[in-house]
Amino acid sequence: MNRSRTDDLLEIVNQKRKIEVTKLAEILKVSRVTVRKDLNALEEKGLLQRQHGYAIINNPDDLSYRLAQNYQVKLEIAKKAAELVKDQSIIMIESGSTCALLAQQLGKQGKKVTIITISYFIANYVAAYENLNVIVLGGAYQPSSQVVVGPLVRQTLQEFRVQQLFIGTDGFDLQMGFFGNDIMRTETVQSMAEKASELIILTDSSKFQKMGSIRQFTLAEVNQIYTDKEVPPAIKTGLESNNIQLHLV
Amino acid sequence: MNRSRTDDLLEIVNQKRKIEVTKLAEILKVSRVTVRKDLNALEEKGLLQRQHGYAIINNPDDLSYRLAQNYQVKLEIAKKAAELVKDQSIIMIESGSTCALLAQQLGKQGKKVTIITISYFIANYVAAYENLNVIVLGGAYQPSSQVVVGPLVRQTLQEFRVQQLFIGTDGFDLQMGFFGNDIMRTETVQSMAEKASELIILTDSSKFQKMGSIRQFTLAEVNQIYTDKEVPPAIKTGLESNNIQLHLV
DNA sequence: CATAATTAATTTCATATGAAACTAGATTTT
DNA sequence: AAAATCTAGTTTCATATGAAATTAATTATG
Repeated sequence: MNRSRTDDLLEIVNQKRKIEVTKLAEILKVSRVTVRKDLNALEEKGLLQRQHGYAIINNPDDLSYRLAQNYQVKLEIAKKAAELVKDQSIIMIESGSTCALLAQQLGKQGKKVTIITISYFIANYVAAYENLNVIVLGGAYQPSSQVVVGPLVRQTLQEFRVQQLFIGTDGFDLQMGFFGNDIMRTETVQSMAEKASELIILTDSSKFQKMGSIRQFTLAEVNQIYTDKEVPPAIKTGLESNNIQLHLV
Repeated sequence: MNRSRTDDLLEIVNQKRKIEVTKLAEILKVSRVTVRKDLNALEEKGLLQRQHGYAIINNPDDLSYRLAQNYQVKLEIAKKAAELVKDQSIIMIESGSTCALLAQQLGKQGKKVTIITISYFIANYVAAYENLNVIVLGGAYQPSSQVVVGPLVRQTLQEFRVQQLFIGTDGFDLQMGFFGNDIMRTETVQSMAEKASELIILTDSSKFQKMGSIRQFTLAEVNQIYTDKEVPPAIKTGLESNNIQLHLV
């Protein structure tokens, strides 16, 4: 977790949206060649894009963009949550960026897992891992989020019943619980939850400070939460008093 | 139609797999700046990739690669076939590269069409067109072809019934009919055909000279074919004597 | 028909790029 | 502890790149 130069790099690029390689080299006090190498590695991971002379962030309504925000924290959360998934199991994963990293971790760890998801981003993200088997549910395609939603998803879900469902969230309120920002997607995740015994939320702690527009789940519906240590203490106790198992990385 | 420099460019790159921009400029007898502009346009269309100093073809087991083969012919076929699709209709499209171009044409023409498909490639390919509504069926995800296949697809299909199904093909034999090269995909397309009144094949004529390994459809099952003028006359009469409507571009 | 306005390609130029050789520090081997 | 290997970063260099200005060719317009 010790902050690497690459982390700084990503943060600067995210903040500036577009910045010259030369300027980055000045700020970080390394040669341009080194910056270029770092940038190429980050581009490889899909965390930013290159242009002749520049580094630019991904399109903000792209999933890769969200992936680049708090990347290290999300990665740690995903690693921790991956421990929960047994070899040879079948799990459901929703569409969040941390969920994508969870899937990737499972792939890297070589566990044989079947992932049922609504996200084509995730399906592609882990395409390289032979040990993962991905089933994508059917439905209306939302290109911006690369997710399928709507009544057809519910119908496709009929056939399934799993132990664990991993989801992300967009906002939180101690009284009302967790929130989403897209009606279709929120509704779809709720349908998924009906088919899973255990609901596990993966989210960086920033979401606990945000509101959302559509209620996703009440606290009573959530079983476990994986997040980072920055959760406000009041929220922490609130969650725990609702019998939610809290894992902090 | 009249052969443009861009067509030559694409053909050379496809043939050489990887070639220097400088060399391309020499061959085509234009400046390097011009070649670069052309290459950038082709990259934009997904027909090739750029590297510092080079143009390289797409990964051959990628759908974008197939798209780049006989691109102009496929485009003409797609344009012609698009005339068949009525505004406000619901159609099924399989996963071939010409099918992707058909979807794109419908998008460009501004027709309000709902496309039911098994191809995530197509779903993304036409993401920009607001007039198109894409429903992707659910199933096991094949990352190489970016398609869903298997029993779940069949189950998802239960809900649908459409007039037209557009498909591509991998091979042909006058006695046996059309062939595919992937069992899962071929089987899945057959399931789709059960839900459509009319089966329309879009393919460049080269496929008529190829064999395939799994029978896809008999001639009796096919209603219309859109292809180019290079179909061998014997095959042409053979098709027509089977009551198949043949459209040549 | 002439002139203006687009469009297509070229030349020029300052800067970015990847490759390779090099250097200093850290880590492993003996 | 000395030598060998590995790693991260730098310097150097020949070439590629995008931007802008220029020229040539085509199409529109009065």
